[in-house]
This record gives sequence, structure tokens and C-alpha cells, in this order.
Amino acid sequence: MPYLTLASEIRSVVAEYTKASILWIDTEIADYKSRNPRLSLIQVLDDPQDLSGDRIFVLDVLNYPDVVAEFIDKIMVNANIEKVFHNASFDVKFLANKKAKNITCTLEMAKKIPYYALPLPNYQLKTLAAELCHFKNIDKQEQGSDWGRRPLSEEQIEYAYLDCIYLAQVHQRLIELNQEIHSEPATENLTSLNARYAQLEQQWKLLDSEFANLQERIKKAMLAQNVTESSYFKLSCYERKTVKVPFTQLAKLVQTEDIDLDFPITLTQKLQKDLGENLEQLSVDIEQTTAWRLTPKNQESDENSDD
DNA sequence: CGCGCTCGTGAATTCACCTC
DNA sequence: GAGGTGAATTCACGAGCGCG
Repeated sequence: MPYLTLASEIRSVVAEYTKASILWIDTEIADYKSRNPRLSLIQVLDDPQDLSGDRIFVLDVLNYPDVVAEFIDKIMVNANIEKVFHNASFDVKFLANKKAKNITCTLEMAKKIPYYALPLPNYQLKTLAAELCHFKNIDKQEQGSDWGRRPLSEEQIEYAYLDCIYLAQVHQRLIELNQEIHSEPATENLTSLNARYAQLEQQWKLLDSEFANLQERIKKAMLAQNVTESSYFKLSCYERKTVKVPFTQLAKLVQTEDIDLDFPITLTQKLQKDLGENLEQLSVDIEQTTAWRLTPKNQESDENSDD
């Protein structure tokens, strides 16, 4: 895991990366608590199979803002290179932000996988690495360490490159899980899906109804007994306000003050009825959509076993 | 600590569908 | 057609989470 500190060698590595089609990237930030945090390290991996770390370059960019600019210009903004991060929005904030193209976030991928298929207490990278890829002895101690100091400790550099390995491995597993979960609709086996649904429905109804009942009782009990904290729950409240104005007043204001305010209003059935024939004077824009819905058939009559 | 999200909550609306 | 019902949708808001 080459640790590069010279601007010239970092530049040449960045130049090499422009040929890659996908890169796994992590960053370390110095002074994250302060008002102006700085980019300390950029760790890049270009081969997800690599577990040794040989293919990871740890780029020390703390004192090279112009090298960072080059990285942004050649890699981050380049739509031809897919960039994989965990919680991408955090790292990308320091790397081109909104201008970054072709970003993949493993945190978002993980969250999209339904809970039953990936039952985890949280979606931190270390949790995913441990549960999804069975990495042992994952250390996150260095995460909060001082990334602004130089030289960095052995442990810090070790930690920095390990994160990239976790990232690439987790990413691969998430892709696999995704394929299992979100299968091709055209080739799904409807019979087995229906069977599984029916099998779960009864259990689910029992659980769901008791669950809802418990929630309601606990809430009401805590309210009645003036308890804001119980062993499992916190009870909080908030003010909610909706600002309203008569439509005629708003319309008049916009007219008289010549305010630039125009947007489509949904004419609900009630409004259409209230307008009556006046509706014909308006140039309405009719949007047609199709809504599909699943309706369970009545299963209890087992007489209709027709095919 | 702080940013930038997403998510859960509960009320209000809307609408399809059913019955009378 | 009136009226009821349940599902879906919308909205304001705060809680909570991930990163270092």
C-alpha cells in the first residue's frame, strides 16, 4: 500500500487513474470539528479483488490543494469513471461536491436492500464489512484521530488503506445481494411468490396488529402518566403550524403587487364541481396516469379451484 | 461538532369501490 | 346519487444517522 507524499508522484498516479473505469475511494479529513476542515488523505483502489492492499494508493494531499484540484478535474468530474464511496455525500463534499459525476454510494445501496435480507443494527462501513464480508478485528479507533498532524502514525496509515478494502468488498457483496433481491420481473416465479406471500400474511397480521396496539397503549400510557422516557422509548412532541390565507386574498395580492408567482393547481373533483360551467373558460392541462394496485382475492371460499 | 440527508408520524385530502 | 370505507398521497416537522 504505497503511501505517497510527493506531489509529483501523486500526480502521476492520478494520471494513471484517468484510464480506470471504476475506482473505490475513501478520504480522511483533518480538523473536522472546526469551521474549515481540510482534506488530509485520499485513498484509491482500482482492483476490488485485492485484499493485500498492494493496489491501494494513499495520497497525502494535506498540503497540496492544487493536486486535489487536479484529482477533481481528472477523476471526480469525469463521467466515464465510476467512483464508489461509503456515504458518498460526505467525501464528495470535499471533492467537487455537486460537480462530481458518476458517484456510487454503498451506504445508499445498503439502505435500499430490505431489512429481512440484510438485518443490521446500522449501516456503518465497519458493520457492513463485518456482517457482509466477515472481516474480523475491525478497528475504527483511528477514525477520530488527528489527521492534520504530520507525520501520520503507522496505525493511521494502516487504518486509512483498510477502509478502501472494506469498501470494495462491501460493494461487491451489495451488488450480489441486489441481484438476488431485485430480480428480473419478466422471469419471476409468480406461483412461489404468491405462496410465500400467503404464508407470511397470517403471521404478519398477528404481529402487526399487536405491534400497533402496543405502540398505541405505550404512547397513551406515557402521556397519561407523564413519563417522557421508558426503558425502550422516548416521547417527544413538537409544534406544527400551517400558514393559511384565503385564496381570494392571495390572488388579489399577486395581481395588484405584480408578484412573479405562478404554478399549476390541482383542480380536485370538488373544485371542478364548484367551478361548474366556469371551468370551460380555463385552459386546463389534463395529466393522465395509470395507477396499478394489488388487491388480494378472497381466499376463504375454497370452492373455486378452477384453473 | 455540523452538515445533509432520510425516515417516521399523524393529520388532512383524495379517490376508487362498494352498498343502499 | 348519497354515503361509507380503506388505501394512497401529501405535508410539516423533528429525530437520527453517517462521515472524520
